[in-house]
Amino acid sequence: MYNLKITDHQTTLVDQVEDKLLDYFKIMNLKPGDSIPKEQELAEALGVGRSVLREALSRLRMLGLIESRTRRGMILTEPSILGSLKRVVEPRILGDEALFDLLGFRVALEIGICDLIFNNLTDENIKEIEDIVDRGVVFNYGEYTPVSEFEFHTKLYEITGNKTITEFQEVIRPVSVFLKEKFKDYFLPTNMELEGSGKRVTHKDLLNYLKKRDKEGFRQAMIDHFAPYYSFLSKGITKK
Amino acid sequence: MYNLKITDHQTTLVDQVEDKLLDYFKIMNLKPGDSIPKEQELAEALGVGRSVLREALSRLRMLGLIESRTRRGMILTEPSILGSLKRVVEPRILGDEALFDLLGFRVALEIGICDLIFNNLTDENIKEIEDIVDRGVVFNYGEYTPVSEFEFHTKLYEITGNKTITEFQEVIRPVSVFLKEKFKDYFLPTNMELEGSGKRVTHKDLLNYLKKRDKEGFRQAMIDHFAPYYSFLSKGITKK
DNA sequence: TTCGTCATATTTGTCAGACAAATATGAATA
DNA sequence: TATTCATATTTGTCTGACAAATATGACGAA
Repeated sequence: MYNLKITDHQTTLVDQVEDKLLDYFKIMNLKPGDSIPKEQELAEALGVGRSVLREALSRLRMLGLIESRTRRGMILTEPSILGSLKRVVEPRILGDEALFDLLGFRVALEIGICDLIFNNLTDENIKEIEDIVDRGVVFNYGEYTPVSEFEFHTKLYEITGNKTITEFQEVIRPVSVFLKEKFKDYFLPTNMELEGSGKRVTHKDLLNYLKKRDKEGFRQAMIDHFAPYYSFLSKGITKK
Repeated sequence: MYNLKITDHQTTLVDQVEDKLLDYFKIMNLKPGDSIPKEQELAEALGVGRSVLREALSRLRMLGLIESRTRRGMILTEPSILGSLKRVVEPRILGDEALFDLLGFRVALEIGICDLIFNNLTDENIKEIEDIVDRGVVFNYGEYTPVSEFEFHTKLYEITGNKTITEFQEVIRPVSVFLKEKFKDYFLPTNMELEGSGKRVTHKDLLNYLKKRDKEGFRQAMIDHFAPYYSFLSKGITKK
């Protein structure tokens, strides 16, 4: 008895309606601010019940693609790009592989923003970073407090002037925190292996390159700063 | 007459239920594969109608956080991290600022993966890239066909072995294509300003650095390769 | 006329009930 | 024991109803 279902990935009516709505927006070339037909019309046009339509609309509403107000109908809105990411980037639900990937993603991105940073860097930025570094209490072995750590890197992201990059930092922060906690043995400074130049790079070191406006020096320092993460990631993956 | 509504950002019942469900998953420390109560129980426990609960569940289903099958109940699943991004990264709906941010994001990430690439680079990888470069028809002024362009950069992402990074490339591809089309005047090679080393870096040049296993040379070449984009981004932003 | 006030109609948000489809469960049977 | 089958249960979908909010138009006053 062959049980080859066509509906392998059970495409439900709501899924189809969701797709059709997105297609409709594209075909009609709708822009944020444009209004879309009311629920009843959409449901009739798509030949589905209002509940199914509303489930699909609810999804788009969550993504920030549409907004609706009583009696005023629904309009398209420009979605927050990373808004939906916040919901799924939940370390306790994601598996190790996905978490490692996210950590690698973050490290790569942060190394990659060196050029953007130096394109926008102002004296005021440097002053702000100096304050953060000064305020940061340094623990033994050059370990920073989580708050200081976060402030420092957030400021780097902010200097890029790229909102999406800055938001991204907030989204993956839980991942970094979670992994550092879960594998804290590895991240004990005494246990960490140093690669690259072999020298431990601190926030203060990075700040000095910014002050000197030494882009390539800063870039290499960032790479060294993240060397322990690369080491951790290659270990973590091989361990698996 | 003061009209200060508390419900400024109209938090609907569905929104609240969505939050409560996510909290519930976290508090109960549920993992992918774990089953969750049936709809009726959840609705009663939360004190809402079944339709409201279903709208919230529908959202989580879209994110890939849960799956449900008739009579078998619902289970938590590990979501695709970037799945939801695909829906909102729609160039025709996003504004220019968001699109510029995404392009900058992409460029930064791609420059940042140099280390990951060299950590994983194999002889076979080099052979594959060589094939792609050879197949790529080169237009006038060193312009590649979109397909060749895409294949080359996709392969770089793949070499990192990081699924999330690779998926990301697919997600923002429409953005790059859209911006290049919309501002094609700018991207005409004759009009492009060359920064960095001032020399146009081709895929073939990049390939040579890979062959020589020259990481820093490759990195600098990537930066030069993307120099036109940085130039475009700073212009686009100031133009605004 | 022009402005403010108010009743009405309309649209989204929520609830309740019903049925269909799929399938886990347990009873009946070989 | 293994198979078959009826039943119950759970999700998917439809329909109708009402509440809340507010756009709209009618009405009256200046």
